[in-house]
Amino acid sequence: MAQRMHGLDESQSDLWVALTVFSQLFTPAMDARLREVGLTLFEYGALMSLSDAPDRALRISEMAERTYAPVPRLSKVVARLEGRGLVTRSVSTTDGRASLISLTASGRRVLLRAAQIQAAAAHYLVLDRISAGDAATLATILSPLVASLDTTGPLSDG
Amino acid sequence: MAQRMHGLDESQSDLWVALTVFSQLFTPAMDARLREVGLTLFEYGALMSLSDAPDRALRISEMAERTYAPVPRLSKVVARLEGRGLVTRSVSTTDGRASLISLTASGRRVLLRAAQIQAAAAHYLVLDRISAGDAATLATILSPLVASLDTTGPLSDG
DNA sequence: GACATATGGTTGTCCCTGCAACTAGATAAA
DNA sequence: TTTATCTAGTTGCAGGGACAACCATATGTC
Repeated sequence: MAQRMHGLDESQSDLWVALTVFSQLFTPAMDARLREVGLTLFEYGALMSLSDAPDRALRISEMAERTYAPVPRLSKVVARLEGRGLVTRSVSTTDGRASLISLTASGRRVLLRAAQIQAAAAHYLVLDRISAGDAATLATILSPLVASLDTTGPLSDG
Repeated sequence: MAQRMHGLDESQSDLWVALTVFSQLFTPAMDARLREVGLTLFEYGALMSLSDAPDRALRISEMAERTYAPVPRLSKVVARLEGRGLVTRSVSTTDGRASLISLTASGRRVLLRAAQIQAAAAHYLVLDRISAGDAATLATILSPLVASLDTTGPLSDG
């Protein structure tokens, strides 16, 4: 993907390549690191969404929103995590269809270890390689772009 | 993944979240756009590696390097692309084990359409949303980080 | 040349994901 | 209440990717 692309000048193309390659390598790199605690990056995010939740519990659909993933995926991930004893499920008192997912003590322990791995990786892969200013710049430029990727956006135009 | 993480201050954590979310959303977003021409982002990259190659042909292992993916994956992707008539395979004259993969005319046509979709997406998702200066900044900061993600790097330390 | 080793690719198995169809409980209308 | 519709979540199937084991050709050593 290095060849000049239609409608992009060289510097635009450079950026696009960087974003593409980064995106392709990031998840596998993190998955490899988190394998030590038996989690994927996505599972880590799912557990984190619970840990961050106001009352430490979320419904599947809420987890799906917060992890930017479709509900069926969360349904299966939660089933796996439940099978491993990292989360528990309780039927919502207000809605018999909904289930509330909570972290178990074991889940909290694993999450804690995973968070440490995450932080170490963040430093090793990125933060220790760029200046604090560049880090701030990067976050500032990147954050608003996330919204445009969130699949609700139109596919066609542009 | 919004909770404060160990060893990261708030701005560092913001960057990490932005990188993580961006990486998770980017590939699906591009895959969805490229579906129109029946390619995934990865297949697009694989075809592009051929198109970029000096003599317009590469061996599987070379494609693997250029797409940052393991050889078995390329082996299967090439098989699919070959089945769809987008590439052809010819045994290397110098090494009976190696095969040379080349784009077909049909492959070139599809790649051309895909490149247009790519460019449009690049504008719509990113380039039209940030200034030219920010784009250049982003590329400058991001590019060197790619090397650290390329899986040869150590998993443990950091 | 014969044997060991290294290299280029392929294949088999398992797991994960996407998508569509589906079940079950909730809400609305009549 | 009965029926229709909507919503929360689950499940089945098909396709792709990771990893390890494997086959076939090449190279190096004696």
